Amino acid sequence: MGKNIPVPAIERLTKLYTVITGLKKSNKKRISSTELESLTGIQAHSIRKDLSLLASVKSSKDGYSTESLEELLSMTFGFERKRKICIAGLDMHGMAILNNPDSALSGFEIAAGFDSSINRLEMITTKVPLYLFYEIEEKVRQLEIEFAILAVDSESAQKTADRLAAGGIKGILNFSPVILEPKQGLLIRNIYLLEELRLLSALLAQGFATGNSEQYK
Amino acid sequence: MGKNIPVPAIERLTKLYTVITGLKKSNKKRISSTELESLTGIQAHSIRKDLSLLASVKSSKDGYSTESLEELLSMTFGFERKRKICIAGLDMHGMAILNNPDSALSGFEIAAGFDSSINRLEMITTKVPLYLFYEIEEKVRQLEIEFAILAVDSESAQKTADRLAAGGIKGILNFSPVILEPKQGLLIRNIYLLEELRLLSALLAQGFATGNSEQYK
DNA sequence: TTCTATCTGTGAATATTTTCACAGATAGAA
DNA sequence: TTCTATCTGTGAAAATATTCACAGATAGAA
Repeated sequence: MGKNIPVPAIERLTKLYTVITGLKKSNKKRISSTELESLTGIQAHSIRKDLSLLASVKSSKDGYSTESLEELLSMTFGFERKRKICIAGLDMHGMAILNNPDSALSGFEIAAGFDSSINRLEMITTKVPLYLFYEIEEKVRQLEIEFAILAVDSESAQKTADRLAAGGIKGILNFSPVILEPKQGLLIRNIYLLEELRLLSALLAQGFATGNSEQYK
Repeated sequence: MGKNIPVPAIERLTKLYTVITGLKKSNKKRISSTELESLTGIQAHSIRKDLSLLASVKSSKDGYSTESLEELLSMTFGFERKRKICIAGLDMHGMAILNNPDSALSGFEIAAGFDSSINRLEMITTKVPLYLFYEIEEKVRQLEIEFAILAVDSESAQKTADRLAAGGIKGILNFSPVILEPKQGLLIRNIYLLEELRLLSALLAQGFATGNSEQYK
């Protein structure tokens, strides 16, 4: 309890949080590490070990309380605080994200959308305030936006990321078909469709055919 | 050389492959491990170590030949063989992927699209053959589709994944807002927007603010 | 040809992560 | 209250992965 948590454990615990919020909605009150294993593919003893890194987990003969687990994870990782995000690039992909119901992004608030084309911005109907790319730095700073979802073409990806960074953004989820250059003080996750497909190919070629997503992720 | 390659190394090498194909297009002939580090965030000695796991890397005083690296990785991971994929769920997100130019998915061929609504299918103009969900199992088997991109709502995600699996699919990239249950013999990557955002939050809360994407990915 | 500067390639050392296995805790039954 | 069955919690052991550090290889200069 209270130790510092290794990154792989953070990833697993975040996944657990997601699964547990789902369970809570379907009114499941308690759950054991074994049940969680079958839902997530994370092995039961890993789950117990990971949870032991957190402060004061409560459990009993029939496992953990979904409610208190959710709360504990939420506290540990700051999920209870709503964070502002923005979407940079409003083509089909960006729009699909912008059009998500609020509930799909619970815990986050889309505080701005950006695109390079004023024509496109004028065509969009949304409650989210929209701006042009050149305003990124100013607006990110002004609105205190913490994370960005980047969904632009390969040509503008790095430049747009630089603008976001200049505005003081803390993290970028990059869906553009480019691997962004790393930058000190900026969390980057490249989610690159073609590369994800290649990774599947590579794993297959190397003989990983398990169903356990944690064994290769 | 010839050893078996650990999963984290496969991930890094796949990323390298992506970066190197980009370099080759911009006509860069040779590249050093240090340059690759600054492009990918993967440390130079890790790159060298990873490459040493592959058969016969050729290098010299000015680094590696982009061409031969690309070829080597391509051979090792089977990127030279074109694989068939399908898209299940053709709402905005699925359509954004369907509308990608072929070049954006080089090495893969979209061999089918699926949706639950016949009306929606009739509205779509594309060269890709489209079918209803109930045909998934049959078509996946018949067309020998290897991977699926799943982009449906949370209600149908698990059921649709089961259909894909029944057809003998080998891997699923799941963009639906649900964590799919693991299954023996099936590679699953859950790419869940909300969870990716949460992971950024969690990493931030735990004090990871490096720019090096590999240090937390 | 020899010297030099600059890379790579890789065993060995370290560090990290996962797995194990069992003591301890809990709740229900008798 | 005591017994029992069933979980969790966690040090210690084992397995993996990363980092280091330097020998070896290469190519250009003199």
